[in-house]
Amino acid sequence: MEYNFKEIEKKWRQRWVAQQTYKVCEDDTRQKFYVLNMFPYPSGAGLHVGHPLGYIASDIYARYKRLQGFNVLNPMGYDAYGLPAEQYAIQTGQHPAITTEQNINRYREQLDKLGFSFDWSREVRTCDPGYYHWTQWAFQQMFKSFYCNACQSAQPIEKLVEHFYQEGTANLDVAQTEELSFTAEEWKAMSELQQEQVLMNYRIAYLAETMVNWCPALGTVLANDEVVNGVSERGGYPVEQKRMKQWCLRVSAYAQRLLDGLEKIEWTESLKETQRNWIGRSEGAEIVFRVKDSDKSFTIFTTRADTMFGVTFMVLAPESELVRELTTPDQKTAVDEYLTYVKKRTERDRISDRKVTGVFSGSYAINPFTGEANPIWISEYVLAGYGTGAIMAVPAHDSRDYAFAKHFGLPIVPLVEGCDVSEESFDAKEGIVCNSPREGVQPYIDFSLNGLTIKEAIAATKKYVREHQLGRVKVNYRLRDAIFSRQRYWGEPFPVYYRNGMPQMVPEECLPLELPEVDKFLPTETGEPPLGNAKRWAWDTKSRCVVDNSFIDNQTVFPLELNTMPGFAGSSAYYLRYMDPHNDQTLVGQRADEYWQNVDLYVGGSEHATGHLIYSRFWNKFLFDLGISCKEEPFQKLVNQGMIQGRSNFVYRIKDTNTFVSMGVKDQYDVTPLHVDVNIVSADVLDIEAFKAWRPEYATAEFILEDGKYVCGWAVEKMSKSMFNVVNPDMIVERFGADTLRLYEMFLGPIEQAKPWDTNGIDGSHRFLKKFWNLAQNILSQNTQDTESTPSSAELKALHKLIKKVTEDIEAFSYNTSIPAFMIATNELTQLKCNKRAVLEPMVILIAPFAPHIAEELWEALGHTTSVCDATWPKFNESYLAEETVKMMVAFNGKTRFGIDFPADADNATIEAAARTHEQTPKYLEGRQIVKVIIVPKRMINIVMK
RNA sequence: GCCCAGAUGGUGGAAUUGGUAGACACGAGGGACUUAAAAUCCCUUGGCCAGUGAUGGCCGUACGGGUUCGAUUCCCGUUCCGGGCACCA
Repeated sequence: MEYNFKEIEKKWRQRWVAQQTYKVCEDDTRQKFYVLNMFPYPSGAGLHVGHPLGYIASDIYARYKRLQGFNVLNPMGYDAYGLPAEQYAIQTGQHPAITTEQNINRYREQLDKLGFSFDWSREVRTCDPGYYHWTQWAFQQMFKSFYCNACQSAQPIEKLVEHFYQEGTANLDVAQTEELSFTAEEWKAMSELQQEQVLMNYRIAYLAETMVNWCPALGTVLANDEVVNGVSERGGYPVEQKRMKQWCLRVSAYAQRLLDGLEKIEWTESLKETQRNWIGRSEGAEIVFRVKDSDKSFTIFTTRADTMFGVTFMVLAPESELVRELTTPDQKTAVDEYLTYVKKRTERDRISDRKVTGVFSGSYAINPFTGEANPIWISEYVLAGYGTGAIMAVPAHDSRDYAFAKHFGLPIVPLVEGCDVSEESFDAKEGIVCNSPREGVQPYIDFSLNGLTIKEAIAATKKYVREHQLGRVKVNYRLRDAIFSRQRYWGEPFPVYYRNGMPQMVPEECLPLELPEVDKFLPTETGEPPLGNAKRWAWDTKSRCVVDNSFIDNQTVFPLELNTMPGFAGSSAYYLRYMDPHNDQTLVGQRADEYWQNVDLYVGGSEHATGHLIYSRFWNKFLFDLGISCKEEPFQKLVNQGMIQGRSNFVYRIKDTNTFVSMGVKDQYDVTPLHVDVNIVSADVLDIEAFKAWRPEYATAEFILEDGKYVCGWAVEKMSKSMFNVVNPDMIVERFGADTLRLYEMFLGPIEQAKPWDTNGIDGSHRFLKKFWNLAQNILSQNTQDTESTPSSAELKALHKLIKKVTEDIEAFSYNTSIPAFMIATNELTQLKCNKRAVLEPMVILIAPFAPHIAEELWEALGHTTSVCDATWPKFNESYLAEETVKMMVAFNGKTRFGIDFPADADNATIEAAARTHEQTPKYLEGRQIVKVIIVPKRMINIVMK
């Protein structure tokens, strides 16, 4: 019987649906295993062959785990809110809900053809009210919480209010936007509105006026991870800094826990490193400097407390509030001029030309260690948002300070023995401290660092600072709070209305607050976000429902928030929702959460390292503090699949003609390379007729061939429509079947690695499946007597070699090497004319995770009535693999040669003795002296001779 | 600039983590079957040299050193490619 993949795959696709083969539920008798893919954004372009790579890899793992007896949760859904659908809506007027729905249906159709073991009954969509109910709910919980540093957890805001009534801000150790100070009496004296404003300083979801990344072209603010090199990640539009009132999430409160949590999870080191960089912990000290001839003082942050004696000037960030306070009247004009200059410069300018600029403020600061008065400068190289927005400059040991000092002719004092600072600063944190204090200078305080190593000096200085109350030891993080408002339509609406300008939460029991209809998706004429176009977008506190805007009286009916939530809102806790997707009482029921715990294996792209993977860890930690999630880390093991790149083909047109030259002879002409659709090129040879038909302007094209063929050039590029290198999985499934596609995608190379797609190699995978099918048909067609007989040792060896290899490979996620193992085993068994069902059965199970359709078909043919998914993974038996011989290697004259085979059952002592007595050594070693005998792994012995 | 990960045939990539480098597949070349094509099957395929031949020798895992009986693997240095962070004090 021929391998008719089309019929086989169709049959099993239908049967899996009919029998709900992949539906799972909590089952206390079995151990759980949770496999998850990063859910896709359903774009209009549909899937290309690169998209399913991770899904296939995780599906193989899910199926393998199931065969090992685990209760496997393997869900799928859609990250359905997002910019492209909205941009499309603006252009066409088509409602994003409609295009999103269409795209989802298209995705589903494509996904269904690939043989995934997804439990679709658990599907989620972020734009579904039943889903974003819990996104809104989580946001409200963040609003109602503050972060307690002492107990390292989120706490209800009422606790904080109580603290304020008891003792004001005294003994307060919480995460906050700015450090406030008031007494209990002052708190009590505040109006309700004032109290609300104060609480905003502490809430985990808070409304604040901050500098944001404003993208005029997209008409929205963006989070830090959505801005790359000063332009928007999506679309590449310029981004500017703007002060706006925005919802923010206090992610920074969790910085240390986000850092610590990395130690407990199995992610790649490089991804962890990326997150560590993003969190950017730095230990240092805050030191207070008094301003000369004034009662003012200010605080700087430094990680190099050891360099206190090398400070020669101070620098403030231009945006710092200190600038106003410390500028002297005679410097005012110069400072104002400089501030105007800085304001004009965009983020982009700052990145592209790194000029040394700055202006003197006119004031001086007293160094608490030397008593010297250091001039205070203002320069854009100091950032307002980090540390205190002010630094002490040590030009000898910081390259930025050095450049500044050289440019403005400020003094440079070296502090490390033997370092040369005539050309550049000495930034390394190694060496012996000197000049601290300088020789011959009357010490200002009784303190010296001279002779210590830099490490010792840092510690000693911190200790001194603490003991003499000159400042405090401080840890700073680069991680910023996440800006949580977007001025867009197609996102989760905030369950918030405004009374007296202060946000109020829509009651929890009224959630979800559904996204209103608007007649256009652009901002309003007054510049409000698109929700400003909604007619029905006001909150009636009496009837507790959404009403028409015309009822707004600010007494009982209030305006609702016009911003929507960003893309990461919906994707931050979806893995929890999959555990209990239809629960309308809570985000995830306790029983479901306790059963499924967290994701055991998460598969997705590394481009989410500083976005989704930070936000969802933060979000989950918050839900953990609330007791909703029982695990602090959402994703135990994470595998990044590499991107599948396109392999573009080129034709070469002679300039100003319609003549195309084959690649081998193109150098003889002046040619322009042009992209050509890869689907009309096979093995880099152009299908000339198809090419002529491809575009009208090529209908009359002429060709200069080589060896009768037109050979195209090629290059590896991103897979995209504009490069004509998109390969559609539907086409592959049509020609070769889903099983072949799955096998080939895995065979392409290591899963983590980026690699170009090349359809040419797929024949090999397809041929293998045919061979495997033929082997199976041979076995199945034998009469029962033959097939029941015991397999030979050679057959068992081939089988168990395969079991061992495949099991190890799946565990290690290196599927690309198990496919050759299948090929080898199949070839071996074919050559052995193996006809034993006892060999075929385990092989069918082994191949089931990779090629589920063919496996099901053969499993049925073997007489089973249940799905192969419910079979048991074969056990590896080492005894079948026992080596028949043991090799002895002989090394002499600096070369290693392989010598004699010993029987496998000879023990090491026997081999060693035999080697020593030269009994079996080759002739050319006769008379040589044994220097040493080394027993190496894999039962080889190595004899070194002289 | 700092941090991380890499570099193996014409191509994608193997190599049990220090033990016969190049598995497997693609591509290429040759052959069988066939009127022919498709399909299928078989052989060759890192480079150089010697031999009619079976075969043998030398060189080879980016480059230069080192450790070792033995290095693609470990250590030091260099070059190149990729990823992350980037006036973060």
